[in-house]
Amino acid sequence: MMDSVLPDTSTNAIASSTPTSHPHSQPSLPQTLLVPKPEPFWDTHIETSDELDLYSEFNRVTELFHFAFGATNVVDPFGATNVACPEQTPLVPVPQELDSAAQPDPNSPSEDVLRAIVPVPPEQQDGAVATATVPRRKQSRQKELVRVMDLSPRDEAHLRETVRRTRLIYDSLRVLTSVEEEKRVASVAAAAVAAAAAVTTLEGCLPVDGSTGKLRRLRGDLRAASLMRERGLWLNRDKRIVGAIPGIMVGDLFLFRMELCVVGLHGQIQAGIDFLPASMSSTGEPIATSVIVSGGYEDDMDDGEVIVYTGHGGQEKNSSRQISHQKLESGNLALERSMHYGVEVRVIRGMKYEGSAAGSGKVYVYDGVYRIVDCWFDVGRSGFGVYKFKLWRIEGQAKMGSAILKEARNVRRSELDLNPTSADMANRKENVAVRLFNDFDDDRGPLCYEYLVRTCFPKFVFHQSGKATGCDCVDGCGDGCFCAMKNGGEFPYTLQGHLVRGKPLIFECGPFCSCPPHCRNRVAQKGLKYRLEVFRSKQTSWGVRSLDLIQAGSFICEFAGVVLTREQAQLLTMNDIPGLCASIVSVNPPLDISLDVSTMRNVACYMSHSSTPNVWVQFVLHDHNNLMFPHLMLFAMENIPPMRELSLDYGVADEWTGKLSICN
DNA sequence: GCTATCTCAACTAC
DNA sequence: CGTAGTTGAGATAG
Repeated sequence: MMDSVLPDTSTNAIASSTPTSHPHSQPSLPQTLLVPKPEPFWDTHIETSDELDLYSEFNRVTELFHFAFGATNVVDPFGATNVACPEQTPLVPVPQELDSAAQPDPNSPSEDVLRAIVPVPPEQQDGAVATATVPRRKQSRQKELVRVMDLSPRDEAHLRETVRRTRLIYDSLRVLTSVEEEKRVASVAAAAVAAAAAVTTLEGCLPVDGSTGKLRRLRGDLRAASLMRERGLWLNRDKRIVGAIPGIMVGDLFLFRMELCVVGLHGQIQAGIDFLPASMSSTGEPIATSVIVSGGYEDDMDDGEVIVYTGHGGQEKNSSRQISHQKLESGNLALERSMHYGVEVRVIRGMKYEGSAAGSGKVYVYDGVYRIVDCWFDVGRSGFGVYKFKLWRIEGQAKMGSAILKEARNVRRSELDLNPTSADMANRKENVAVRLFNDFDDDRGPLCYEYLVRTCFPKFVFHQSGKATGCDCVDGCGDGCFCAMKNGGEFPYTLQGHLVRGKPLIFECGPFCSCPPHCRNRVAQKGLKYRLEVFRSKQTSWGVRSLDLIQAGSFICEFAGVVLTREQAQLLTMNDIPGLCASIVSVNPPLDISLDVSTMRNVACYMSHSSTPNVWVQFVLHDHNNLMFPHLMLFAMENIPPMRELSLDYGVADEWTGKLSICN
């Protein structure tokens, strides 16, 4: 289980949040136990109010994307496409001799390529207005085999955004489902206790474990996928793409197998070989498109660039034991035919990795395309015959994601032996060392600043709000507690400490609360937990990356500086001290403050700018109650693989809420 | 079209 | 902490 950021779409965030979230204006709510809902959450085809809530969340993400990624070329998840047109056809049927009739229509190349990525509902194709709330029928995979080539940079960027958005929606729905399930299970359990004497039977309407009688939670990964499938939000459904999937980069990281299906990287939910079945192929032969290498077969060999992949079949049900000979059929035959026609396959590696969200501890990494160079029948360790395929990685691709993951793991382990203070920018002030890494030149600049762990506010900030308010919880905070109410009746974080969705302002528990430090409503205040590294990058001078895998929704660090009042900031700006102005991050009205990072700073100000950032700015209060002076907390917008550069979009932050911008 | 079968998931309980 | 059992959903095949 874990989470994602569903940023709020309110443009005047602080102002709009004030009436409902300020402690003093909060209507008094009964502090009694929540009344459990009698109706099941997901077990009906009729949309319950909970489901509707979920859909509105989902809509909210869409709006965010319209907002954040430019209004012009955004596709509405409900089907209202408005897409860019590439100049030339990037779609080529493959292999030519297999399907020569499938030449793309030269008159509509753009629709063709984009429809391969973004499903277009039939009603829209007819020119009718798409009905936003009616789920479409599930769309099956199609048979046309294509390769996407020569995308213009503009299309590539657009399709990358489509993938990013799809993944954000997936992760959001996944987390919302698990949060809802968590609540439902808790409330039903409470109801069961309350109704123990009354012997109210709940059988038949709730998933209950047959053997133990305990409540089962629905799986968020599956639920998110099926919600999206019902609405035609899976990508690459109406073309079988051979080779790279547009918008997916080598090294992209997935935390659930189901997510691979949603983006179209691999269409099989469990099977390792994905292929166009013989019955759908123009030549009557199956063609493989992707494989997952998870080490599930005892005869696999994996050296990274070269893989010996075992075909499927012959295993005992629900076990990995070979109990019979494999046959050259379905996926096995597809790999053999792909070799024959020289069709490359995508390779996704599944590996156990620290920081995985799944109970299995696995992550999935896209490692690029491979060519099948050999195929033979062999006797495996079990004594039964297996098919083996030798795969070579095609040259000229970005470094393998799985290799980067392993390297990062090695660096982390070797770090333990090193003196942690040697190049710790933070001078042991953070929970973990912040490394400085520069193999480009001798610049050690970041070491020259005084390290500021958290933002310094003027003293009056702590006094102005008058009587401090907090919760009275003796143990961890629970539903309905005062601090939950301040956050609109729910906690902003999951039990695992991930942001559920972006909000205008988050109220964490603070010194005026009686709850203990392990309370679920204390996350960002606990500071850094990932091993960040400030490194020299040729393109952007300095950058920040992490040695650890960062899950979407995780807190990364504060954007720390010294807060100046508007008067102070203006004074400094008017005096025009060279170099100073560029290092002031101003938070304009309604916040009306500026952050000075010219003399004291933390790791955050080395993050580079991107219009497609992977880090999100979230306002958080924890050590005082002054709404005008929130902490700027940075959370991961997506799953960030180790060693990938972190980036922020200061411009978007400026638009969506706090008017965060750099003056220069 | 329907159903049965297959599957390098994911979770929970032991 | 491993593993065995359970549930699960999509695609394929008949």
